[in-house]
Amino acid sequence: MWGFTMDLYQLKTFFTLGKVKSYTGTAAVLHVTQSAVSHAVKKLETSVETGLIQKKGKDFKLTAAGQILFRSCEMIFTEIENVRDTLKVHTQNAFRHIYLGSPVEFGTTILIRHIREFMETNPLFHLDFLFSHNLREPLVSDEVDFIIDCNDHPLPGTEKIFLFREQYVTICSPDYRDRHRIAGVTDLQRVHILSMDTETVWWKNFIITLPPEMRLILKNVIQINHVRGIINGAINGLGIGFVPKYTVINELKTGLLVNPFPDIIPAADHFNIFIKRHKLRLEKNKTLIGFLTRLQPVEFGAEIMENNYTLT
Amino acid sequence: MWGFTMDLYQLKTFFTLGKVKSYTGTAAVLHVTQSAVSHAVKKLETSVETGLIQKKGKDFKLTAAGQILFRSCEMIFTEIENVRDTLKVHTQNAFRHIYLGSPVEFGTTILIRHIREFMETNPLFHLDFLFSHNLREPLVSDEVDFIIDCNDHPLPGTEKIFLFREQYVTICSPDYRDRHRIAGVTDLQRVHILSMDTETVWWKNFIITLPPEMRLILKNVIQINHVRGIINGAINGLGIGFVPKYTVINELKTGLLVNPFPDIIPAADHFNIFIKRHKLRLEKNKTLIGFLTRLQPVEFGAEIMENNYTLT
DNA sequence: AGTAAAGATGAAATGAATTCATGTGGGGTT
DNA sequence: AACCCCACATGAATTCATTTCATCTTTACT
Repeated sequence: MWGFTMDLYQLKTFFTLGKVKSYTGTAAVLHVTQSAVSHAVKKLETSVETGLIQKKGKDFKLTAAGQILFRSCEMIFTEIENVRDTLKVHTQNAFRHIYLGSPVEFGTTILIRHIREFMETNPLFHLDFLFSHNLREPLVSDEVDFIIDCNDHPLPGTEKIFLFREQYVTICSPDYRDRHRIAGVTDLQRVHILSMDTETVWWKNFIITLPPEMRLILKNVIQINHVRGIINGAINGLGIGFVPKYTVINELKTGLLVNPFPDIIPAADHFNIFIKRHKLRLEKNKTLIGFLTRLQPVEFGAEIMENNYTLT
Repeated sequence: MWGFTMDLYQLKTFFTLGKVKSYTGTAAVLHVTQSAVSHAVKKLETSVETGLIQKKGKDFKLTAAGQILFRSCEMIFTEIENVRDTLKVHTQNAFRHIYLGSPVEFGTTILIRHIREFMETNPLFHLDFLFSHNLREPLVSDEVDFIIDCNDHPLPGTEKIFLFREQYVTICSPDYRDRHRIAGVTDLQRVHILSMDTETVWWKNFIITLPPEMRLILKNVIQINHVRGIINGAINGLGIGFVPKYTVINELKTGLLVNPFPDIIPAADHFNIFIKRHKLRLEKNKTLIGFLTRLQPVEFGAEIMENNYTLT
């Protein structure tokens, strides 16, 4: 009788199965038995008259048909989420709930500062924040609605929306610079380097701007897994750090920190929004992303990005 | 347990109810009892915690919330139709079925002539045609997938895609012109006019090109409800007709018909596609519309559109 | 006012999805 | 290689939801 449509519960189980890639796992997610999942998927396969799942031994795959259906599920369920959301807002002034991911330092300072305007003009939005250094996983697992990040995430079906450029800067205390007589980049080899990692991938935007023969290997690396830790480390004369400029604007202004290599301008990173394409259709996301793209934080403004502070 | 989703059967009943605007009617369409429809809608209203339907006495309306949900239903069921279609094509080389509406004369000559190329390059498409003078009703009732028409259809949620310009021309047999000594448009008042309607709305594109003082009222109108009838009427010396130029290209070339007012170029009409916006997402429609917009039929080509035939 | 048509409602019946209990098979371990 | 463990498949029974049936209420039209 209902042959011209599909069973949404079957679709939902198939959809989560496609994400979880495990029958028992989806059963747990949907609060049903593993048997129910198995039955539902089988029925769905019968109704569309084609196999959707390919399992040889350990690994779980969707067939070509399965992937087509999966993508449609994304559309369908985001649309459903959108209606429920819209109806809730429309009928009972409910909150639109957004879960937003961003890097720790950016989120805890810049984002949290500027998001206030959005929350005041959009009182019906409820924002939650996930500040983390690992943002890809929350993005792919749909834990968050979208993320802001300066790392790239070239994932299929994921949109990248440019927000602003981020300038890096080398920092140390003026006392440290004078005491170690730091004049050129070669001096980096005989001082302490503060970095998020021991391999100094963190310093790459600095290193790639040097001519090839000067791409010295940094030694004496002190690993500090938090930008604020690096900044305070530098202030306290632990060594030379490399941090986003917006994080130390005040310290550079007050002279608490100096840039020991003012004539070297490191490559800029880009802050982008990363969002699964189908989630762009959600009204709430459109609204917030619209606000974010229009945002021009003074911390990333022209006068700060163009020249370096060279206080002594 | 399934609280975060919706029941598709309930949605389907609500959706068709929104179209049919009658419980008993919907019941008939879905082959269930009226009671089932009533129960289903009520359950849906409970689950979204808001009224969807407003009925005072005779007339049936959707509430604001109902309209929101209705629009989402269009999206959702279009997407479902699209997947089923795509899966069918993908797994069993099934036909993509399109039902296309167009005006009788255009469809039976131009369209049917040029669509052949499409059907040969897209063997997996199955096209059905509805040639009719009343195309709006089949469009709004979803009887057809989309229509091609030179009449305007300013319906909400309906997209208009330009195809090509259509030139009109006045026609009569050379004998008729000579016998009645037709020299200028004022002569129209003393001869027989062939028109689709008695009010000569059909002639409007001719009349509006005349200067105001010359907008004579046409008398002696012979009503013929088919373009081919008008053409053959003109050929047989019944009077002067006003028809799309593409319908009489051959007759004008062979001299069977002449244009009695070669210096008057009537306003052109526009052939457009009219399609409900959500249906633009269907792959099959995208494909066919892509073909149609790329089409440049010789019948509407530059050399035919620019100058009139003035054969004697 | 009376009647017909359309929708609402509650209890029973029908039917489909979930569960329970159990079977099968691949992978890793010793 | 034999074993066990984990993940999935399967069939019958149960449970739950939706449909139906019978009936009542409402509205419009004569």
